[in-house]
Amino acid sequence: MVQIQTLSKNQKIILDIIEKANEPLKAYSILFNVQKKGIKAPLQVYRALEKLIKLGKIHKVESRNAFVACKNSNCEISKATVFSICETCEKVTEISNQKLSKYLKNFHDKTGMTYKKYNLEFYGLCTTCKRS
Amino acid sequence: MVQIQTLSKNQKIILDIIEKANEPLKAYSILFNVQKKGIKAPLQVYRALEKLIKLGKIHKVESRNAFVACKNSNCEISKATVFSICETCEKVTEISNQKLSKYLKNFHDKTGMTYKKYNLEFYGLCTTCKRS
DNA sequence: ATAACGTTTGTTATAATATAACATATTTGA
DNA sequence: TCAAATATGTTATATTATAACAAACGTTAT
Ligand SMILES: [Zn+2]
Ligand SMILES: [Zn+2]
Ligand SMILES: [Zn+2]
Ligand SMILES: [Zn+2]
Repeated sequence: MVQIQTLSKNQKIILDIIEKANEPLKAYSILFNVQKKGIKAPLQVYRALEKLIKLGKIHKVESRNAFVACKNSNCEISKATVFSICETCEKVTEISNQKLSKYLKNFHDKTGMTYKKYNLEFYGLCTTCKRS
Repeated sequence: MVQIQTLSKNQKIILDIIEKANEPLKAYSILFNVQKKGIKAPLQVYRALEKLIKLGKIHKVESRNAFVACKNSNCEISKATVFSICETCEKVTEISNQKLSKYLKNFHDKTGMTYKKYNLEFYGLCTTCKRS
């Protein structure tokens, strides 16, 4: 049975801001942006972020402590994320590559460990920054 | 020409601690451990960490804000790291897999972005935690 | 040797990121 | 309808990381 999840008020507000941004947002920058809407404390932001991550609506870009909306409809509920990050302009893009996903999903090493999730971040130069 | 890099006093102290630990260490736990050796301030720790990372002696486990010694001699100076992380006991292991490394190193997407580095973290259950 | 340069250190203060603890309210479902 | 789960509000605090400045050290080229 597929669970239809309705978002709470705070969750909606915060998802909305993240979706409208075209860059990863930091928690305290989100907080600043929602203070006019009555969300006053860091914890309110972090709680919403945690839930949104669980639902796969957003991802955390670990190396940047920032949050982006998931643009990838077949992204398995936050369990498998791949990002490309420009080290010059900090542009972040979620990569959706079937072959790569399949490769990583099936990866297992000799230790016998079972992998439920992964996060991959590529760092480099975007085409814009390459030109300048 | 291969550059022989001699570590400074603080860098040696901190690398030593990280190498002896069998788990990722957090910056402030390192700080606590080296206070008897005269390193008193966070910045002294963070500066040494930064240098050690650049030299490829240690890596940062991004999702844990923790630092581990590199166990992988053919790890290209901090440019390509793969970790397995047990979500139950937090055991972290650096994975050295030629095939995976080659695959990721050669990965490129349609955007034309050039990747200089990557970091991959697998999350799951280690064999010990699986049993209990 | 010594000046110039880059690197490292020491130090104080502060910024940025994240969680603990507790009280209350709201929603969900048997 | 009432218990359980989820969400909110609030204050305080913990954790992680950097800014800014001054001094010492190490290396290299005159
Ligand atoms: Zn996604
Ligand atoms: Zn760029
Ligand atoms: Zn390594
Ligand atoms: Zn484990």
